[in-house]
Amino acid sequence: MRMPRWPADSRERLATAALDLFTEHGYGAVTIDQIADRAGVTARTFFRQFQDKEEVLFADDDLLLPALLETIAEPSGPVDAGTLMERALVALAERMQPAHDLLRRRQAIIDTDVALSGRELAKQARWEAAISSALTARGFRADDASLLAAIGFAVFRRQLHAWIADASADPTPLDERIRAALPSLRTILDATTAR
Amino acid sequence: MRMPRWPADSRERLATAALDLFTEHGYGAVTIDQIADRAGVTARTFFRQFQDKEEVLFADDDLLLPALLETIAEPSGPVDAGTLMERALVALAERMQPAHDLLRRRQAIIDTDVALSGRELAKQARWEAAISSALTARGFRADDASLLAAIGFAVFRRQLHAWIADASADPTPLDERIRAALPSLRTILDATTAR
DNA sequence: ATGACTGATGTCAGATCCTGACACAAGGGT
DNA sequence: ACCCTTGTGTCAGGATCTGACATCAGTCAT
Repeated sequence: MRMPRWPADSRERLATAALDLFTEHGYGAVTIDQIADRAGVTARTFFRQFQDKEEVLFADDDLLLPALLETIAEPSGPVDAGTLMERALVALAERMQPAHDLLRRRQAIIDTDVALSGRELAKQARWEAAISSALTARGFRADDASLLAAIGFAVFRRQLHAWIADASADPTPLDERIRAALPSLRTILDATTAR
Repeated sequence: MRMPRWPADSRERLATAALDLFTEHGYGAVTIDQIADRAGVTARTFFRQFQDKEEVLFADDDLLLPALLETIAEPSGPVDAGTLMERALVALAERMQPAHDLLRRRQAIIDTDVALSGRELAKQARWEAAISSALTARGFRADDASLLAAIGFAVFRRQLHAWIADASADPTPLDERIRAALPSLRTILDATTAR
């Protein structure tokens, strides 16, 4: 075990400082130097922690993809598309659940900037691709798998945004929303795969 | 009628120069100055024509959204969701049809850069939103409309990518592909709206 | 015709983003 | 003690993008 002498949490301090400053002044009006100053480091350290200015808002998302892949790869008996999809989407939901406030603040910033919105969509596209290949691995035709994943993820995205936008004190949990939305998805899946 | 003394096509020359240079050296390796030089103008003119470096690849897409909105807004008798969706998606397809080669070259560049992929998704999200609000205007519940648009657009995106990737001399036209893919979409729509 | 106006461009300064190279300091392992 | 790793700072510099101002050729009203 290493015990670095630095506060060692510069990454978190940078992320916090960035979110605060973006919220207060707007994404475009905040410079890297300002973020670094508030975190007590230099701009160079910021760029060592985050690929670029945008990435500081999406860094947490990268933890979700490996988790998603693990969940999907978990050995289990043969499952149908609906079950696998539910497992994957609920896994995502549960990981996001604790961060509701943070996600709300983040989304408010993302919605103000086209490039940020694009970045968000690109990240989600990777999750979608992961689910798609998981379906393929389970024996679905690649064509069907990518279509099913696209539709399933469209449903997920809708519930996610609704959940994030819900400012009430005790919003319906995301995983619950996902599970509630799945029956209609399952209807779609059946209709599609039956052909 | 005004007849500006300049070639007056600096915008097109910039777009052509950019696409050529990106193809030849890669998006990241090309500077704005190089693009401007080849087009016979300065970098400042580039930024007056295009919001930023990325936008030069997506400028044509902006012509599609107004066209899409017009098509959707065209007065006509009452139509069901499937018909309206088909009309919108086929309208998009027909507009893209003549630019197959150009779109292919462009896509090859977009696929090399995450930010560009994000930008593409953001543009498509705007089209999707347009279709969604068109459905809402036709009397669908906002919730259903956005879901239907999401699913319909997922189908469109798949056909679009397949068509773009098709390098054969005489690829199946995009609008034909869309029409062929719609029956399964219609099945989905029926299953969803019937509830 | 002439002078004002418009529009596309050029020039220049400058802020900001981002990277590469090198130095330094502190802790761990040998 | 010595080296190695790690996280950071410093510095130089290229690239992106913007604001302010100048220029110059047509156009239009008088």
